[in-house]
Amino acid sequence: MARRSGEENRRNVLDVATRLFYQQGIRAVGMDTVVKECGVGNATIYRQFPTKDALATAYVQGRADAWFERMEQAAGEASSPAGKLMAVFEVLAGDTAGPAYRGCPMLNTSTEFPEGRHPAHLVAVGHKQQVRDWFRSLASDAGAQDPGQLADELLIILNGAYATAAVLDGATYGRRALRLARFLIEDSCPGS
Amino acid sequence: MARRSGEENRRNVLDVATRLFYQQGIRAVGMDTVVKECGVGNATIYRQFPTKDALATAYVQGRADAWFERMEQAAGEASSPAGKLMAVFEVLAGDTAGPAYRGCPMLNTSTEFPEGRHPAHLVAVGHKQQVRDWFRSLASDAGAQDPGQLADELLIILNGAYATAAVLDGATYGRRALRLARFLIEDSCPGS
DNA sequence: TTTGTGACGGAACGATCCGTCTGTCAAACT
DNA sequence: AGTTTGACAGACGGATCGTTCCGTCACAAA
Repeated sequence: MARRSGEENRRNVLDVATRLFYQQGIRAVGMDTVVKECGVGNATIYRQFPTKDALATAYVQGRADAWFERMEQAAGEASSPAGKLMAVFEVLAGDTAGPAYRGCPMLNTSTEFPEGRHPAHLVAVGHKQQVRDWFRSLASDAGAQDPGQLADELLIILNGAYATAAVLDGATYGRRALRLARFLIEDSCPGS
Repeated sequence: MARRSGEENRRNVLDVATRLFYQQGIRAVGMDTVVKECGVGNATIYRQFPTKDALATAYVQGRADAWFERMEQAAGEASSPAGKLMAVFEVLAGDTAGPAYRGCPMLNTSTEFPEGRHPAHLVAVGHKQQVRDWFRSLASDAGAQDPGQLADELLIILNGAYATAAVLDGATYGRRALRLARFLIEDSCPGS
């Protein structure tokens, strides 16, 4: 049997867990399933992630990082600050329209682990705070009269689109959120 | 030991389960905990609810019914259709500000049971569809140019407020959502 | 080639899950 | 009063949970 490096194993396990946790929910997936799907022994998994909580936390952290990476890249292609804000909702509309869309991983995790001290919960909460802060910074750059208020409103629309798209038709609510965000940004940012 | 009627038992069990399921999550609460908290034997519970899924489904159904009951009452006290829509978000703002607020039970359930065929999931999805339809009906009465669009937007804000308030500061985002809803309703409804 | 190190797969653990079964006792009816 | 009924509390069962343990084997150093 070919030996894999620790880094390769960690990546493989996290990839498999990410797919399973996102599609079925963290609590619904047992470690046995992760082990079987990885095609390795469970000791290999527990060496990389000492507990299931640690694996779950790494999963959310990975999704949170990926979110910012994709969104900041999309925002980077826009010229104006207002355009950067809108770019976020364009990406969102694309995501929610996909057939495998199952909601926002961070929101899902925070409801699967409501306890405030749980590390995965803290990662999810921290992520949403970062999103809000990023929005406020962009809103400020865009010349919004009240950047904090616009950021809060956009965060509500973002989470609302993620949540609603998971329950009802994803494509519809992604588009609606994009339109709504555009409207709010244009309304509260003089000029562009 | 005093004997209780079946109806009393059912009510008691559902009340206890509602409190536990809402505060800790359905999957996080075992039947043993419900049994202990009810102060009855588990056979008493299983007579009223044949499976945990059935109890969970009854829980969501109860929350969904309670939602419409409270919201329709609040809407009934408003004079105009636009005022009825706003009344919904006033109640929402009050709910999210409470210390025991843990998110929307229907959204939470749909993420705890993502499988589309699960009865509790279906109840949650059905509830959100009903909310949307109700919003559209009120938006139509209020003279909105595009009632379906306004209903979708209000549903996004509703769910967004519920979700965001569960993760960040509840009072803040309840107020923001109320302000945002008011703005949208007034914007898309000529006159009132 | 031999030796030593440590990552490996998989069996096995105790705890807890949901649901069933059993023996008991209160109430209703004759 | 005697009998039947059925709701009750709690013991119990198989299954699955997350986790630990152990014998094995691939690889690097000598």
